[in-house]
Amino acid sequence: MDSSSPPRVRFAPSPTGYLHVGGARTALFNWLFARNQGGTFILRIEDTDVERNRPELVEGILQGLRWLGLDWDEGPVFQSQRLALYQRAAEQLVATGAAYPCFCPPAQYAGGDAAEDSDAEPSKPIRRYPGTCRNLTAAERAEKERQGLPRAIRFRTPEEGFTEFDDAVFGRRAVANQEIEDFVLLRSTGLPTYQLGAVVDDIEMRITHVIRGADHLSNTPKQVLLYRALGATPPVFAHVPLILGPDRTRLSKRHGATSVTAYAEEGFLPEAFRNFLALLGWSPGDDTEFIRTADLIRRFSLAGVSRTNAVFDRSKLEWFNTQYLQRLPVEELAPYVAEELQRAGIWRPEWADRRREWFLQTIDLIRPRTRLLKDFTGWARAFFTDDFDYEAAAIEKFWKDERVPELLEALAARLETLPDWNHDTCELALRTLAEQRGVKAALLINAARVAIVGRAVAPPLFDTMTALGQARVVERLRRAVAAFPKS
RNA sequence: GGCCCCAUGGUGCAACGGUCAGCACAUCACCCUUUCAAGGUGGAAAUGCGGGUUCGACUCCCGCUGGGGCUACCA
Repeated sequence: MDSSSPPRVRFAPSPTGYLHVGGARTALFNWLFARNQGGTFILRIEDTDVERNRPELVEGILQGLRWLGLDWDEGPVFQSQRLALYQRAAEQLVATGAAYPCFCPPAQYAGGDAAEDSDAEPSKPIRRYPGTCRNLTAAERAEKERQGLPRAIRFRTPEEGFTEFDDAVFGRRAVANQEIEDFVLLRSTGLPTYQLGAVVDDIEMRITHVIRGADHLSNTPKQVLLYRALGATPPVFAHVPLILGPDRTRLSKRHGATSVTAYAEEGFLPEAFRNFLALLGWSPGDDTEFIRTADLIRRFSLAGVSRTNAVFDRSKLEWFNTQYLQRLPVEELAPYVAEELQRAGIWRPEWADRRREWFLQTIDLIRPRTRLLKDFTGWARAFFTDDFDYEAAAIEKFWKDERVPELLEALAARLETLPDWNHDTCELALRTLAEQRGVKAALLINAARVAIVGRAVAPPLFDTMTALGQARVVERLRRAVAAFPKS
């Protein structure tokens, strides 16, 4: 490869589902590499399997990428719209003898590896194309065509020798050509298989580095063969280890959420998700964990990619999210919170201008106790709307004492008359009351917290009171007294 | 079944022939405290097994075991 020209990389998902975390990580690595090298990041949709593709899923994949902040420079290019390209390549290969028409029916296989493996019988099916049509004479071929048999195109794999290539992650690879069957390039429907489509496009798009999941490692020799047959130089390959579920099997739906959209909806921050994903299968070389995106781009290198499959650890992801929730400048966090409030239908426009200061301060007050954006409309809901509930466990825990209603009533009365409303005046009023009544301040504090925000878990009480304002606090204390479960 | 890849605490990574094998998540204890977090301190916890090579192996080689991938007219 010409290392002097900027690299061109691509992410090429097939629309058979949403953008899952494995695909997202592959996309991220490609993006980081491109941004690090000043290269081009291209998006290509590999929609050549009519059976399995769902065109409507493309938009979901694009949304996932957008949410992650992985912007592409070219595309999306749809393979389904450039079929002539692959057909032309296939015919060219037939013309040069590197490929040949095959009239055999598609291989029939008995329902997956599991079924075959559990069948511990001596049944040893040779699951490889026997080469039936490889050496058809012109006459035989003409006869098959006259019969109108479906015609696929297969690659004529050399019988001898080895196919070699270098992988930026796994090193030099060499595979005996005998291990490679005459694989199909063009289906009888005229649509290309993955092997053909990917190679033709990577050549046409001048892709310099193919960064993809290690599940493609075994098929790479086929593609190297194709590059050569098409007179092209193979790109640099970099296979990245797979992401596994907690049981160390391939990550799938039964492991819970696997689509990035699900994490978006759960209240994860894109940058936290990115940081977490980057560290699955890649390391900056030292013990740094918290790496903001600009540094991720600066530090990313294929040399740091690991060869070991990684287990997706949700609790670590949550830790990253907590870190970002705590550490992001509040101005950066505010838009996400605003969006979350909008989704919950409790957003008020004044928080964007006239009351922006209050909004930012309130976010700062709440965020030390948040792990997900959802917390802002979850336990912290009462900071933004009067429409909130009292958590049963909180009532159980802090309204147990029978003196509570009377104390809260008295507190409301005192607070109502405060000429100044701030942290200290609130605290003094409450502590004075507690002392006069001979109860511990904590009793009153905890009971009041439940009354005011409906939760046992919330920010420090006097800051909360300050944020909510005098009228609201007094009103809520009285409302709580009315709601107090009488025995 | 065949071919291939991988192997450091439960998890993610560091150590790339010489450190008491380091960091982080999770976990346990304690501190802080107005609930709960965050934060702080400390603890438990790993080189899968067996052979080599070497003065010396986490590190290099071989075997085994385990896990993963590929083996489709799926990608």
